[in-house]
Amino acid sequence: MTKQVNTTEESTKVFKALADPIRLEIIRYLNQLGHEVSCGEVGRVLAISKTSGSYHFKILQEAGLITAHKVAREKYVALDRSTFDQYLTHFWQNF
Amino acid sequence: MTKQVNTTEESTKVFKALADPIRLEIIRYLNQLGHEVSCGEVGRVLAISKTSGSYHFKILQEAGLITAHKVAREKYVALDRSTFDQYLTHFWQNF
DNA sequence: TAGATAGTTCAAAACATTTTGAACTATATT
DNA sequence: AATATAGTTCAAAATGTTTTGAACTATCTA
Repeated sequence: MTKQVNTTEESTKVFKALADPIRLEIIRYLNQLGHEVSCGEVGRVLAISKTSGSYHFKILQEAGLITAHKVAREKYVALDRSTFDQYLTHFWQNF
Repeated sequence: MTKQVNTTEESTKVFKALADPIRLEIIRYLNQLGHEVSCGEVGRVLAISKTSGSYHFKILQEAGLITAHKVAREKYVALDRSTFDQYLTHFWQNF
């Protein structure tokens, strides 16, 4: 056990990150795949410009909803399910 | 069983409603109380202007996060926990 | 080395949300 | 009837978010 409750500020950041159709589609795609992919692949599949993609991945990352690591030129992203658990699945427990 | 999955549009509406510190504080207060209260009381407790309160309650209501009914002059609101269950607690099931 | 590919950064433009105050409806109190 | 209270609506102002294109860094390929 590491934490008691989510502050309003933290929760706001997570819900803001979830409050956009493009980001929900990114999450949907990462969830379907079930493994990490490059930002480029996600962008091609969902037809997002690379600048816009870069912006959305940053928002998701700063909210802790995805993890990312760079391999040479490419950035690989995957869902961080523990954050979804903390803020969504266990919403009432941590609220 | 009434529904299979949440569309991106519906989910966006719910997460937008949750993505604001004032609205999260309203939800927090309604959750603590555990019973319905008038908008006026919530506004006084959280020190929100009545116009701003009216706006935020509308957003919460349109997202289905609260139920409301009028009794004479006053509007009573309470959390609609089934919506929280559908979009948060059972996020992955309905996604 | 030159050109291509993956992604980031920046500032401006476009767009969306929130706050404010005034005017309003409806109900309650004196 | 006059005044007060609870809440809504409207338009303008203030803020905040997202998109866009150009310029950039770093890595890869020929």
